[in-house]
Amino acid sequence: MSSKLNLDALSQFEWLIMNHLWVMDKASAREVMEAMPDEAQRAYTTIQTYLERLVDKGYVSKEKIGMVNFYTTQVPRADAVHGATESFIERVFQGSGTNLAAYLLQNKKLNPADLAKIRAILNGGDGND
Amino acid sequence: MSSKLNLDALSQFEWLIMNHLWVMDKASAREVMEAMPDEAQRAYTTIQTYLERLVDKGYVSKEKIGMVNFYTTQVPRADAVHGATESFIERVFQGSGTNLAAYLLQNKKLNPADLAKIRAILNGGDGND
DNA sequence: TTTATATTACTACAAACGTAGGAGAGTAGC
DNA sequence: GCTACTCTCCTACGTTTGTAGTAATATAAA
Repeated sequence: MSSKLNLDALSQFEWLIMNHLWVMDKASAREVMEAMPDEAQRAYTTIQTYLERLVDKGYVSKEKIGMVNFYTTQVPRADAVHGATESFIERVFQGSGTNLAAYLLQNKKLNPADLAKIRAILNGGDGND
Repeated sequence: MSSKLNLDALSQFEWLIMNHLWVMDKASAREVMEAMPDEAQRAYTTIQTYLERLVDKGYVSKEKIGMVNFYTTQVPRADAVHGATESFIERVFQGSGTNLAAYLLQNKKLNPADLAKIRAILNGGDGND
């Protein structure tokens, strides 16, 4: 796997931004801003600030085209998800992923389709549908 | 001065403290300090500060016995786990608990016992073994 | 060309978080 | 009674997070 920089964890709002960048791949501050859901609407410059901070943290690169900066993720979503999940499990579920899985199965309402998906993973081994 | 601030989420280190309080139920700062694992060793007053902040946040109550304060959780662990998990799923797994469950099943190495537990939950409905 | 608009770069600031020192008050020995 | 220790209470301080304003600049419209 690719080398790991000293990546600090993403904060709450940084996740919101990154979630959009991962799907948009190369977006301007304005584009990110407009993609944010209502509850996450912030001032234009707030979005800019976050984008810059993400660049500083190494999560994102920026490229200036004309007078506009475009931002692109530098860290695969899977890596960030992995890191965040590990740390979450450590803190909240005593380091046991099985505990978390059990908790989810018992506490989240799963519809038949979800259950089928889960069963497929359990039986098939990789769960790609 | 038992004024109630709004219950914000627990921070990283606050979780460490709470995890001990939930099992110790009524502990002094010194006791909490000594229960902390090596990586989480901090100055005695740091532990005190966290305990006081948790009191301010309403997560913990304190009772003075003699000259020593004893702290007790005021929020059930299940509630904190629930809140933290919901927020985590929202941020990292697009609000889908099923996504997280699927991720866990695919990415964590589950031993036969774990798998059996999961299957029991899936089949039995409540999963208490 | 003047004006309105969009964008960057820089600066700011409060709250939360992580971390801890110091003053002062009990208490246990000597 | 003095000393050593311990605990509480109060204060502090750097960093990160959340949030955004402003000055300067480029550009598009009129």
